[in-house]
Amino acid sequence: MRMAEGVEWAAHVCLLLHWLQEDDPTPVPAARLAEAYDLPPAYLGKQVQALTRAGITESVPGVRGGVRLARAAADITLMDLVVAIEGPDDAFVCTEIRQRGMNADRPARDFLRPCSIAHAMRAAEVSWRRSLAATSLADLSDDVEPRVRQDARRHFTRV
Amino acid sequence: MRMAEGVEWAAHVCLLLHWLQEDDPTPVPAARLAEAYDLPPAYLGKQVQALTRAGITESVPGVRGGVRLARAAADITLMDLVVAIEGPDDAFVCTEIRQRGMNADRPARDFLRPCSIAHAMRAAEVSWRRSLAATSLADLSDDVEPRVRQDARRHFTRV
DNA sequence: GGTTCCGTACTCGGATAGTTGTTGTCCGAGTAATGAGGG
DNA sequence: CCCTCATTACTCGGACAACAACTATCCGAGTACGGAACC
Repeated sequence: MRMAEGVEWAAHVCLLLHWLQEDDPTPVPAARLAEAYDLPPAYLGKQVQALTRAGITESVPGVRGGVRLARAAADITLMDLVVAIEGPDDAFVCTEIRQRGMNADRPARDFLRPCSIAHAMRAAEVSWRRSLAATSLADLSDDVEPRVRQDARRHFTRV
Repeated sequence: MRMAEGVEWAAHVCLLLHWLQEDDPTPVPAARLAEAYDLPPAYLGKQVQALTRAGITESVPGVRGGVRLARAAADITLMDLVVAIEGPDDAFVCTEIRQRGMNADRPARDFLRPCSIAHAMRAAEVSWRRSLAATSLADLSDDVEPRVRQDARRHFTRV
């Protein structure tokens, strides 16, 4: 059970977009973002497409086009990013094996209540999701050294 | 990011072993466990091997051999099962892309503090792990209808 | 009758293919800037 | 000098391979039981 690497990329890229937009709302090409963190340009573009489909970013076509955050950094949570890249499905999926094999002939009446294992797994995932939903891009940005943010802006305005 | 199906199998199988051992400590062959829930016998055997390596179950070779829980059900948590099957690694792995690309020439001094994204992801996973570690097999067993438990025992003593 | 030994059947264990999902790449559709030409 | 328009370069977007991990299976090593032979 390993999370897709695109989640990490999306998070860093969205943070970077947030920094760049604090004083310049012009969109940034995905290829430029990839170059900033030495990532495969085409593949990062695919991830950015997923972010756009999820409404986290909005893409501007054309010669001076690119991508930018669709809403304020305080309104974008890590949960949003994970759902955009990984999809909304839970990690643990209950296949109801308790109703198979020796219990195949048992009436469905005995399985009205959800599987206790699935219930516990779901509770744990809800805890995980709550933690992610409580962390916004703005929160993350506050924990990054100001020098790094400033130099990132400088890097993009310079070129 | 989908969890391996073996986790579900391991949980159900361990619960079943717990029920069977409440009045009979003789080991149960893995093939019998697979038949109980209509699972692929060979593949379930592989998962049981992982449980044994993790010290959750102990296997008895020989003609009347099989597998049984290595310790009390109250001392086996869902976290133990997940670690045994999926491995101990976190789902999110930080590859430190913040130090690459435009920040490649930055002194390591600026990256002493952990990446804020990785930090938030880790906090969420810790929350998930705590929830799993707080749930033991005994807790799960209490939420299963007594009829199901009793019939499971009956199914195995009858054959 | 008790004991020893051997054969056997059954168990786990690791090594071996098949399939799905993630990673990585490429080329085409669409759009806005840009320059030239005309009014 | 200003407006119109065609060209052009650049962007995103979805379709196309390569790789890894999970899923599934098989056969071999090891062990305890069971019976037969022997004392």
